Amino acid sequence: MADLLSVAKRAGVSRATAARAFSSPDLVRPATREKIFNAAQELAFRPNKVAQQLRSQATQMIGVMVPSLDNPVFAEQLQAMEVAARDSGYSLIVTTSEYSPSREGNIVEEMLRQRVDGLVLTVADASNSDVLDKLRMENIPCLLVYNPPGTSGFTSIGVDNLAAGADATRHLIALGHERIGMIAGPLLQSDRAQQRYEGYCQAMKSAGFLPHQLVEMARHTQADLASLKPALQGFQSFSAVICTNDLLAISLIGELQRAGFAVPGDLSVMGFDGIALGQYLYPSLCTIEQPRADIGRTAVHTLLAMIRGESCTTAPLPHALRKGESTGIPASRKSNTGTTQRSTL
Amino acid sequence: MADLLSVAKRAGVSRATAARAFSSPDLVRPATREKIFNAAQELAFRPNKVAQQLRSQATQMIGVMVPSLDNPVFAEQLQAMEVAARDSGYSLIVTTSEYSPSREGNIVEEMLRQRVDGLVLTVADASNSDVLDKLRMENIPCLLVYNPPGTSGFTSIGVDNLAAGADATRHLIALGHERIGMIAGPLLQSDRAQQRYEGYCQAMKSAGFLPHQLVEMARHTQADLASLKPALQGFQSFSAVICTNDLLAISLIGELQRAGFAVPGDLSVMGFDGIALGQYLYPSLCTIEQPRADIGRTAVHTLLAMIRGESCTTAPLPHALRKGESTGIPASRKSNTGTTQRSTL
DNA sequence: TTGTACGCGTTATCAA
DNA sequence: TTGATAACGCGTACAA
Repeated sequence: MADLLSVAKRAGVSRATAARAFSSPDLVRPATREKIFNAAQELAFRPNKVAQQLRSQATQMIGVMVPSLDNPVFAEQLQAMEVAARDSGYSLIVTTSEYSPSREGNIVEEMLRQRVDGLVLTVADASNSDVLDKLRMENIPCLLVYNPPGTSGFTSIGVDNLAAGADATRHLIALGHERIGMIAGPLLQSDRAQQRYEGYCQAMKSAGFLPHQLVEMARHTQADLASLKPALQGFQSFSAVICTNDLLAISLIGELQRAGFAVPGDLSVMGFDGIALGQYLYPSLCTIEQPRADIGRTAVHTLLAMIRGESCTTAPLPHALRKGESTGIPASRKSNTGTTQRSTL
Repeated sequence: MADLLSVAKRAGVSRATAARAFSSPDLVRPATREKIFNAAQELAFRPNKVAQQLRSQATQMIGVMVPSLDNPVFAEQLQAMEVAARDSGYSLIVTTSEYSPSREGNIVEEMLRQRVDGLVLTVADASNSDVLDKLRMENIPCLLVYNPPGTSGFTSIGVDNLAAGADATRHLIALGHERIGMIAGPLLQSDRAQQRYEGYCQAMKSAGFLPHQLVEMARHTQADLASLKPALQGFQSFSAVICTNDLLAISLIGELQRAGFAVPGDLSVMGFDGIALGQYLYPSLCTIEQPRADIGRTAVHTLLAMIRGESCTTAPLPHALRKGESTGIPASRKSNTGTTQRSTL
């Protein structure tokens, strides 16, 4: 591939002049400039970013690490990040951690070697993370997304998960529900799931109800009805549940319907995240919407500000209750006639 | 950040020796090596990939361009690509084109300047693409994903969309459907949607039925019932439809149910792609499953082979019919009693 | 086994 | 307005 030197030769100038023609066109006489551009054209010259990066000690690249792209929450955030970054002349190196600490470590190390100008990470647990401990020693611009801010010492972009969890709960309470449960992924939950649960507990107590133990599913994004059965039977059975993410909620609704339950007739189901698809289902998913695109954009803009050396303030982004057909008045409040047929479990 | 020279000084050796300790450890005496590693540790030395890339004329980076990460098909493919690339020591630069030719052009130019070792692209229409025309002149390893192979001259990873479209159609025919429609995104469809339609037409004709005109939706991934209403009414109304992607199908099912139609009772709906979520819905989505993860992995491995200079053969990857509850026997075949109440349109 | 020296493609400083 | 030169950090051919 043609380099600046060959362009310069062909144009009959020195390499320095050729370089100037691109970086500061006004510093070179128009006629000369023309010759250089022509030569560049003829040789199909393409500036070598790697050389520029080495020389300028800046890569214009952002390292991004998300848990998984199989979850639309992260994919939708990433989509917005890519557009925002490109608009500012930056590229994204994208990696997935699967929440694995060792992968997290390798990924970040790799990105540091690549000399990315900054990092945008979503870690499993920000308050207890090897990779963040390591990053604290470096002084590279670094930002968390979705992880609750505070304990980690890193600025974080996301919603107030505790308030959001409480809002979800209050929505159900306002509908008349009292026996409300919460469903999450496997044992080592993400830090944000914990906060959402905390918000649920607070809202329940404030309303004078007893918060229930978290019901844990075997998988992060797929509900299995068996684990939930006990909580759906008997006198004290739930009339509504909140899932810690939308995929869990959607799959739960599917399982329930397949088993003969009506949603929200027999059980109201709320999600959390607000992935786009939820609106198009029937029943549409009632959920707490995180502004995924806005989070992605804000993350990029905030990081770029940090890279420029500006001090940046960050407040939690607003979440919103997205009403949907998957929640309704509890059966006990309705006239007890005409309820849908429920299969025996 | 500490560089090799400072490590060398601290270890009391020349820079060349320090470099060798990392690149060819066996060429340096163990004791010396030890000193160098210790010095590196103390200085928190981190090899500079940018310098390595400039020196070696290879970046170990793959440029990836997909239309949008908001569609799980691409996100799921990308997830697999990232893992495969990392396993081989490569990083991914990820970009989104929104199917915009100008964006496609800018993105590819940018990646070429970054000197990525290869490209994995999904373009709007491979048989008529400026960016591919340009790429034909370069000689950088380049691979298409999802785009039909053949006309473009580039090797492409994906399923046989024509056969897949025919398989979907035959599945419905086997169920007893005769009035089968096909639904796609907006006018400038993707090349693969066209092939799927072609497969549909062939299968319909083979069975002695008349293929219908493609029904076009305003958006790529969201159905609007209004455009479809005419085809659902009257004597010749569809008993089944195939959507060119899963998001379209899922949103259509939601719209239908909300309008009082039963799926598959009143209308069988098939999707196309096989995104993970489809299985967890009720009714579960009947669809043609593309092996998204396998496609991603194969793309990476094939590209790496091309980068190594190996000649690689590529056959279409197998698609599969994923049966689901969203299709069933047409109403006309069933005893015409007890059908669900249909709202007037 | 280790050191010297050059080049990868740019940019920026300093002279001319 | 232009040119010579050094530097960014690394790898390696060649010499010692």
